[in-house]
Amino acid sequence: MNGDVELPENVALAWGLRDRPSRGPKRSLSLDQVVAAGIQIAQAEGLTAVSMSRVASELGVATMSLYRYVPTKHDLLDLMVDTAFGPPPHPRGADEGWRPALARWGEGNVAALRRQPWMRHVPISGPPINPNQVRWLEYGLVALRGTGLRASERISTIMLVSGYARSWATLTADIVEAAARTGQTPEQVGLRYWQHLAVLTAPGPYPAIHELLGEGEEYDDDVDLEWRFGLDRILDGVAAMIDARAAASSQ
Amino acid sequence: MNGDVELPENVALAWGLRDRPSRGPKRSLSLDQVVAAGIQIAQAEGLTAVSMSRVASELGVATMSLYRYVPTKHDLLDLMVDTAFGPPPHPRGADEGWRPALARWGEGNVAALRRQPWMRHVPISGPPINPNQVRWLEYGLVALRGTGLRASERISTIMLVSGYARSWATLTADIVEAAARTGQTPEQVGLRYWQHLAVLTAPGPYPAIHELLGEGEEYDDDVDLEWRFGLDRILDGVAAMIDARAAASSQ
DNA sequence: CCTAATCTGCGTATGGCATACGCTTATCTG
DNA sequence: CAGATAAGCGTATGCCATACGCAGATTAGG
Repeated sequence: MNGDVELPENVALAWGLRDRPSRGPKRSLSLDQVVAAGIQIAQAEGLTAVSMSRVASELGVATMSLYRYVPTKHDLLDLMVDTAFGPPPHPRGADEGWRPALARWGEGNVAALRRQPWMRHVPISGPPINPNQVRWLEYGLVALRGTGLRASERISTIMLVSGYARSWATLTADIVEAAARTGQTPEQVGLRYWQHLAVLTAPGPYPAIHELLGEGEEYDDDVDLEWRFGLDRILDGVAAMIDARAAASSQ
Repeated sequence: MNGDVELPENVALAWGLRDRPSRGPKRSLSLDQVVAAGIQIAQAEGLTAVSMSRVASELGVATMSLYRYVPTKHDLLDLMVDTAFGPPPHPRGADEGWRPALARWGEGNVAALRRQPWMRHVPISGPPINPNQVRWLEYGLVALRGTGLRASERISTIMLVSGYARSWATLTADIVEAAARTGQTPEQVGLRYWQHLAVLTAPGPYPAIHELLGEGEEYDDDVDLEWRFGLDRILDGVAAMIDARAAASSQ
């Protein structure tokens, strides 16, 4: 019943569905070791330090040996992301509403990206198909159970939250990294940005930006408050739809 | 008054603020020509085809000559994105509400990314600072004028919409590209995904995913409807806050 | 008008990178 | 024990960004 759909090589690999051959020498490594070595390098020295030869030397094998474990470097990166993301936070509790559950799910996304910032540089290769990604999907859907949202709407809502988490984590991590590079604090980097914007827009017709800069409120920003702001807007919007549906169907 | 803030080299470059030296030979190219050549290659053959030597040969110059125009390849990519994104759609009209204006602004983001899909592969290098990026920022802020939102809230709202536009455009473009690569239609690629998901989750505890697959509603999806769904949730959430503020202050 | 300063284009070289190919050797099946 | 198969990996190919420095063009200042 399952057999009539062929899984792509990289997917089968991620799910551990490759049947081991019985002939030939034993492998001296496991796929997990290769993936772990990649993650360790990425975490310690950044994604740019992850090359096939670097991973191989970390494991004490020759570069080309890795290709017995992984079809391409990109597949390795996908596996690294799936492993480093890890499993989602615990699922919606029995008496937990959809909203706190989905909020926790979103926070979990941000937390994972903050723990392993290199992941934001691995380009998304498609819809979630690897084991942990699917677990995240499952828990996200669990959070939206019983809300009256249709299938495609539940998917869209999850995409909305995870996309926001990713873009927000990316922006803040970029600032932290720029600060580290230039020996400044992240606050200084933020301040610089507004100063540059002020200089550049001074001669031109940018009334709304000048208004913004004039309010002088943008420096004392707590980043977590900003994250919550966007998340709460999304959740408010979803809540409005769920409530409207519930009202319409009970009437 | 402006002079006490030094602009980084790449920013000055993007804004055309480099004072031309008077000594030395005339340049045979302009920065715009270099950027245009890069865009043309990216559009025709994808971002991976854009190398310094490829751009140079397109222009009939030697590779190293480009470095007289651009400090690094990454700066070139940033300039390419800023130029290819182009200016934002026309700003909020005098009698236009914030909501349609912000919706148009979001649609404009998606439209730009769909016109030049290679842009999604250029990693975001920081907050928007290049000329067109700043124009987009300005118009986004104009859309939110008079809503009662604070400065940091206006920024967060704009980030929310542009982040969503980017992640949505990325996902759909990935599917279109995967389809082109395998000679399938995008619909077939989507169908395959759900089939793979069904096979992989069949043995495991994925009740919410099975529920989703069981609804059988996910195949006939109109992508633009899905985009609108997420956008409307965001806008509803923002509207809720704006209305609550207005009610509180008029009371 | 000349000389010194300065800039342009670019040839060359360095030190990477992913990965195709094919060989040797270890291991298992029948 | 023979044949099949797979593992590890040496070698080679064809990319890549970019550091460095030189030759020739152009101009400013005397």
